[in-house]
Amino acid sequence: MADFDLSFLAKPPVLLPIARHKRSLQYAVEKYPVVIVVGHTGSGKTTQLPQYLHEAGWCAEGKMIAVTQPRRVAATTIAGRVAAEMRCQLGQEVGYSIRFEDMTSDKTKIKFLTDGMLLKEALSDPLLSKYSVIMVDEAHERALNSDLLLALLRKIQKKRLDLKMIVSSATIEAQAIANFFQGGQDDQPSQCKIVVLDGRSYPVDIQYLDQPAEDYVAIAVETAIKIHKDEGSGDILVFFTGRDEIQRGLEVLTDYAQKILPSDQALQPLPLYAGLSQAEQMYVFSPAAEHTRKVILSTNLAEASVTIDGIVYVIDSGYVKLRTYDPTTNIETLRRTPVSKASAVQRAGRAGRTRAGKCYRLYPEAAYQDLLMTTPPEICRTNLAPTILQLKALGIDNLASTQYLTPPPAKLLARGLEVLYSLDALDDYAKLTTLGSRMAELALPPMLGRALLASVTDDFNCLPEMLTVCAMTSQQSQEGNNLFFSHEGERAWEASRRKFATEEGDHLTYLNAYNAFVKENQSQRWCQSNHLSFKALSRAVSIRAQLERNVQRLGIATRVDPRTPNATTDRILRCITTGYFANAARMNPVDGTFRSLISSQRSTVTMHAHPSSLMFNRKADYVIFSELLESGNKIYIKDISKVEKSWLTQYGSKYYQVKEGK
DNA sequence: GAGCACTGC
Repeated sequence: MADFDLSFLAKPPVLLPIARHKRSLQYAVEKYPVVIVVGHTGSGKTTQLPQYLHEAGWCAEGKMIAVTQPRRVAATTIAGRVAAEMRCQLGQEVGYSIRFEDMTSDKTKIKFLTDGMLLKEALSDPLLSKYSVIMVDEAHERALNSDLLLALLRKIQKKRLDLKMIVSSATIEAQAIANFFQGGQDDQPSQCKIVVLDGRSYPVDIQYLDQPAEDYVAIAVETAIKIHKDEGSGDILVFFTGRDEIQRGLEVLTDYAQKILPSDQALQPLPLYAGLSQAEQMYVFSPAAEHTRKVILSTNLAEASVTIDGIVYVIDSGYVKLRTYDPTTNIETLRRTPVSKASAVQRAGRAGRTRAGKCYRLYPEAAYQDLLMTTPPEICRTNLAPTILQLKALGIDNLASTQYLTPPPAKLLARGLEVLYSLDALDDYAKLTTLGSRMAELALPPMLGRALLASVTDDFNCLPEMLTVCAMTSQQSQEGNNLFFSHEGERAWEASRRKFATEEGDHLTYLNAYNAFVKENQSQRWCQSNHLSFKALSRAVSIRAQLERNVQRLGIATRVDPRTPNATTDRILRCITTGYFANAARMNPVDGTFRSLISSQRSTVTMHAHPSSLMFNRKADYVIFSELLESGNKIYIKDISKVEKSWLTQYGSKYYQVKEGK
């Protein structure tokens, strides 16, 4: 007993509600190919069920149990908990596997991993033959990768009758998932069993506004103050849509908190969003000082990704920022959108985890009735080019006939196919080309993958440089989106950015910054004094190493010509253009805005250089860019480099014929 | 003059 500190466990496993269902769950998995488990957070399904299956003998004969999660943190922390409960060292019988980190061994029986990771494993082991049971957790969130995994597993199960599947879902999606696996074969013996676990949550009293809120940030702040004055103890969680709203609310509440008399209970406002550093996020989880109430202002992060103890009051703005891809214009938008009923319920539930709570919805009850039942699944609002490539590489060729939980809109599929065709990843019959199958191995967006593969050819011969450009372009910093940033104001970072800036634009500037970082032995202090994100650069180092391994495995890497060890900027830019020719624009010299070169967009869309780009206040003629996004009624392009017009038609001949040659 | 949340042997 003394060997392991189990004090952090909320409850001894035998007392969890799921313990009563142990036998019936073991029986259901024995009898049915698919078991759908419905249970709230705190039911213990994710930690206990794999152990029940282990006990029931599902790890015999060298087979493993896989448990997938949509997020990496969940995979690692849950694995740690289960290892502690089973009293083994993490990485032995219980392990996890996420990108850049494999904590498994040949002893591993229960493996936690991300959905994306299991999809990648299927590339080399198409029937996932290592596993006897695969549990897909949090399927109701309808994340892209879990939807794809369900579609793949449904196919695999037809060939592997011994494979057992467990899908964990909230009530709202359970029946849809059951129908999906039943596949309309109602006359067949039942394939699917739904097991409902009683949750351990407390009632939440829900209150609405009489009128729609004009400024919900102001009302949320008022409500929080009112709770603090009138209601009993317990922390407050406020749902806003982004950093701006959070900072605005924080200011007012901080002002108020400073005026509270020392004799009264103190109030501690805290922000929570992904853009904050790890250290800044930790404040939210540490208990408040004595005689102090925490009020946490959060984005959607606190809805599913993160659980905070001690919340008794929830204030819900009723909105979320949702990313949506428009296949006609090729633009990604980030738009403030009303939440779904499922989200509103989930948010309210955050108040009832430790005792009965209250939820204040900052909209009228009639508005709640008008909300969509669920948020549209990601597969219906995302750029499908990477997905199609991935599925084709997995041998799922006829995408129209493949059954999805929700089929993606035809326009999204058509657009994705068109992009892949223009990149030579697909042939005239929409079959994967050799190039395409190599692109699928790379863990890069198709356009970047195409450019990276071009770098090994004699024409460009710039693999080392392109590995860096691709790693830098594909990495997304957790501290916000910028490689360059500073707390000392814009002038400070603008000055240091100039040190690395190149005439040609963002991509080669990234290359310079990366090379300098490596030359300085990846020093964190050096990053600080140069206003560079250490996190972003470190992540790029990991990605670059992985990309290099992937390219080596493909066996196509060329030797660097010793006479010209460093590629010319001309060659690198041309190489980038082989992937990004479709994302081309021309600057209007009068006002510095950009117009798309695609005929369908040319007359309608005015684009602006994103303020994070070097091209924000520089002159150019023709450019290519990595990202096109709409935000606040303006269309921005990001990661911009200058190119020659002739390169576009040279490397994108197929594309410009298709689009313009009618 | 700006960044919802995630993710890849």
